[in-house]
Amino acid sequence: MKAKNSLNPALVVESALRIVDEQGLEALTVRKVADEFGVTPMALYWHFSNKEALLDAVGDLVVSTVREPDPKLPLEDYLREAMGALVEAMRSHPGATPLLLTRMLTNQVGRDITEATLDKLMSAGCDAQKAASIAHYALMISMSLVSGQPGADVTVKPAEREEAVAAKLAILQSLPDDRYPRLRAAAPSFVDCADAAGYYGDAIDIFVNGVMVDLRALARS
Amino acid sequence: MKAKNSLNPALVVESALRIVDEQGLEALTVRKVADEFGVTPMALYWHFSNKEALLDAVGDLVVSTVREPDPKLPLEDYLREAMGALVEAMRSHPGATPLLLTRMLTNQVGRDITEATLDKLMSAGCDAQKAASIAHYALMISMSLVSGQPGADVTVKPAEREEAVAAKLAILQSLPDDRYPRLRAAAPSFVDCADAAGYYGDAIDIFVNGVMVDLRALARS
DNA sequence: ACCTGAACACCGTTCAAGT
DNA sequence: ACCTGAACACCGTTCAAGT
Repeated sequence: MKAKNSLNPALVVESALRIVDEQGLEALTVRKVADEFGVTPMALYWHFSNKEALLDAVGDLVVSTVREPDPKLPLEDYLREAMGALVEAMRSHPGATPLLLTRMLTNQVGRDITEATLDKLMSAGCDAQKAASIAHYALMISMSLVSGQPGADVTVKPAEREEAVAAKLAILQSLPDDRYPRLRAAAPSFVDCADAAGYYGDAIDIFVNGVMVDLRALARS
Repeated sequence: MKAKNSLNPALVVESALRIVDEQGLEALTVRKVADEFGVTPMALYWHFSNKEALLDAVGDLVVSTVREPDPKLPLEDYLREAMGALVEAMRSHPGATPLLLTRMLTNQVGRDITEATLDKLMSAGCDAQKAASIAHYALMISMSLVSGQPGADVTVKPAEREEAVAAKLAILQSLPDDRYPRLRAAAPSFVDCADAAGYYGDAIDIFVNGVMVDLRALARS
């Protein structure tokens, strides 16, 4: 009935990523992917040892779209570029963001970017531990910016976002103005991200500036 | 057979948090909590409308342990104290960390800390949007530091951590030394956190210093 | 008011069997 | 080599029923 070799692993991964994009990471199910190919859930287990392996492959697919910054850039610029490139790739697939954590140390592209980042930091005087910390901070911050972008909650399905945003705003606006005046004023910004470019740019600036302050202090001692 | 009123909601939440601490967030199951009280899963639905409500309550329990910094502290110190207090509370319950995101805007304690933080920032010249961004960054960074602390992966059950760490390290150490010298040197730090206090302190320093640079630039314009 | 019992629509995964 | 079918041990949740 069913043709053999109908299941191209690369297509399966693409399909899984599409589901993550459209319905969120939690909605990704082995059975759903199988349905997309008109196949039994167990068919996937021939190509992927388990669901985790499939998720890793989805993560690899996203990491492979990360633009690699020029390794010849000076540290400060390289850091900015690397974080920007990560954010850009993840914003195209916000639901897949958590999958990138492990990939930066196991995937080809991820490892190359990590190695270059470490090299810049250690050339600037960091020891291995400090360099690892800073590289790790940069990744975690990039990830959490995307995962936590106001109005783009990863745990909420794309379809239900507008209502969720409106509901949150209504709750905050109903707070007593004498006790929470600042929170009420800032409520729209907490609930939805009016200026996404600014949201990411400011955070990267703050982090990179902080790192540079840290490194200058290191150089003085 | 079973005594009535045997289910104290506060005790249920504590029990749920204990399960999260011992087995991780993903292992928390309505059925498991019910078993702890020798009760049918459905018994919990009388006290919590669904699992999400139970999780929110667990989040509230953790937020309630966050030490509230002195609101009279100057901005820079307040930021440090607030992030430190958040990190401290979350480190006691790493598995529950993701639950804090929503709680900082809905819970009493969370709202008070958020309001104080916003007030400091806006008094220092930020508009509402910038203040919201920075407060949000501070929370996201604190959360991601704990969630992503090397060697304390939240997605790995506490019991299986040692092996997981050793396995990761072995993989990184097997990389070609000519291509990934920095990564190999930094591998132990990526895989396990030798100096937790330094890991958190450095990140908070970097962020707070970055914020101060940003605010000084703002004041000049 | 508070809890049980049975059932439903899901999961990921095993294992043996088909082609 | 590649996929199916049936089954297992789980999920969260509904709904009616008990006390």
